[in-house]
Amino acid sequence: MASSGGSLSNFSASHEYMTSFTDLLESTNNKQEEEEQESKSSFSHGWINSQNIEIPKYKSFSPASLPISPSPVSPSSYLSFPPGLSPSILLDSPVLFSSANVLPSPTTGNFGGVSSKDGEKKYSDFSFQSQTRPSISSSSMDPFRSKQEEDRTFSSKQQLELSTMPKSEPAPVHSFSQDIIPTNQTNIHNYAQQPPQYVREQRKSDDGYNWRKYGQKQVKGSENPRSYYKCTFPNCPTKKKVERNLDGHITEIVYKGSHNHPKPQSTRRSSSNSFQNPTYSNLGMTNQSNSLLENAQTDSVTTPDNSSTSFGDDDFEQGSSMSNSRHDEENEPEAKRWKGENESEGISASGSRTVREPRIVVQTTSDIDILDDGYRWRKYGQKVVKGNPNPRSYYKCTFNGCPVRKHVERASHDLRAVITTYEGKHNHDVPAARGSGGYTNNRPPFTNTNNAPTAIRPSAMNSHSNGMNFPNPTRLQTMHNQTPYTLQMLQDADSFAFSGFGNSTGHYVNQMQQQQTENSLSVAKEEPKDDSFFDSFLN
DNA sequence: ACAATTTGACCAGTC
DNA sequence: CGACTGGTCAAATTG
Repeated sequence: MASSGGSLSNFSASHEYMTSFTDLLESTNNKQEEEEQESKSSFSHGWINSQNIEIPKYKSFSPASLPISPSPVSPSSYLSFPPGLSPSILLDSPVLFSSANVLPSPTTGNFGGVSSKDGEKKYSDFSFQSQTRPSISSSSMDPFRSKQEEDRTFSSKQQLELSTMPKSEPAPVHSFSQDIIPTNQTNIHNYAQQPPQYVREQRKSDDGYNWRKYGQKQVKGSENPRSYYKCTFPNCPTKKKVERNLDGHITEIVYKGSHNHPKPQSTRRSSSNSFQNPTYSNLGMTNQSNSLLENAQTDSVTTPDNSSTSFGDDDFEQGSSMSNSRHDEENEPEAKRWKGENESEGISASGSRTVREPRIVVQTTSDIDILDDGYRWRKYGQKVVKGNPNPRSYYKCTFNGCPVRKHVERASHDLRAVITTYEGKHNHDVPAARGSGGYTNNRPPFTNTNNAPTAIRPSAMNSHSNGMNFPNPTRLQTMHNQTPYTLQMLQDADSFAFSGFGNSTGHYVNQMQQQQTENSLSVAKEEPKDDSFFDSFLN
C-alpha cells in the first residue's frame, strides 16, 4: 500500500506521530474506559451516527494517515500511503488488519485482547484505528457496511479517536492538505506498531491528557448524549465534547482550545507499558514534536488559530495541530466549532464532504480573526448579557459561506472601550476595500481562502507586511487561554504595540472606522486607536 | 471523607 | 423580542 509513499514530507508528521504515540503510552487516565469506549464508538459508529458530521477532509486524512501500514513499518511506509487510496479499501484488506497484530473480533469489533483493558486491548484497537481511519476518511466508505466491516471500523474508529484525540488530531488537520497526510499516517503507523498497551493508553487518556467531565447534555437532533470535558491541568483552557451513541461508542469528539502544557506523561502509565518504546514515548517526541508541530502548522497547515502552536510540545502538538482546526472549520464546515458550531451545513468551502464519520474535531478556541476590517457584516442579533448592561450586537460575515462571526459591546466599566470578539476565520479574502485599498493589502490573510490558509496564518502573522511583530493572533489566543481576541485585549497591548507601529496604526484606525460604519456598530470612536491597533494585529 | 460524575438550572448565542 | 438550543455551573449523587 502506500508504504512507499514517502510523502511523509515532514518530520512533523513523524513527530506528531511520535507524540501521539507517546501519548498513548502515557495516557493512563482514569477515564480510560470512557475514552476507550469513546474512541471505539466514534469510529465504529461515527459516520453511522450520521450526525452528519461530515468530515470530509478530515476523514480522509485520518484514515490515510492511520494506518494502513500493515506492519510496523517505518513511518515512511505509512506515509507512503497514497492519499488516493481509500482507507476503506485498506481496511477491507486483510493485510491491514493483520498488520495490526491484534485482530479484532469481527463480531465484536474487539480484539482478542480486548477482554483485558490492558494495553493489549488498546493495542488491538490501535491497529484497527489505523485501518479504520483510512476507511473512515475515505468518503467511499459505505456506511452500510456489513457488520464485520463496521466492527472493523469500529476498532479503527477507536483508534482514530485515540490517535486523534491526543496528538493525532493535529495530524489529521494537517492531513487536509495531502502533504499533511503523511504526518497522519505517521502517527498511525506508530500506533500500529505499538504494542497493545499503547492502544490502551490512548483510550484512557485519549491524548494522554487528563480530563474532568463537567457536564452532559442531550443535544437536539441527536440521540446521543454529549459529554463535556475540561483538561484538568491548572489553567489549561482545553475542552472537549464527546458524543456517544446509544451503544456507548463515541461518535464525535470536538476539541476546543489547545493545551498550554505538556502532556502529563509522567502520570500516565507509560511506565506500565512494557510496550512503551522508549522510542516512542520519549523519542524525543517532545522536542521533535515541537518543532514538527510548528513545521506542520506553518507548512502544511494551518495553524490553528488558537492553536497553541506556540507550545510546541508534543502535547501541544495536539493542540496546535488542533489549531488546524481552522481547516476544520473552514474546510470542513462540519467540523464543529466548539460553540457555535456553525456547522452550517457544510457550507464551507469545500463542500466536498459527504461522508459522515465520527468526527474528531479540534477546535481550538475559536478561530478568530481578530480584525474584521474590510469585511462586511450582517447583524443578526443583539442581547444584553449578564455582567454588562450594554447590549452586545451580533454580526456575521456576509461573505457567502464564511463562518466568521463577531459580537461587539461596550465595556461596562468604560464606555469608551469597545469589546469586539471574533469567532471563526474568514475563508475568503477581504472584500474589495471599501474605502481604503489598504485593507486588502494590509491584511495578509488570515483569511483562508481554502484550507490552506490555515497554515498560512501563523506565518502570515510573522511576515505581516506591516512589519508588526505582533504575536500571531492565534498564539495570542492561546496565550490568553484561547480567549477570543477582543478590543480590550488590544487596548492592553496598545501601549507596546502602538509605539512600534505607528503607521499601521493610522491605517488600522481607518479600517476600524469603516468597519464601524459598516457594522453600524457604535464602536467607541473615541478610541479608534485601540481598535486600529487591534486590527493591525489582526490583519 | 474524598473525588468524580450526574443532573437540573442558568446563561449566552442564534433564529 | 421571545423562543429555542447549546454550554457551563454547581449542588447533589455516586463510587
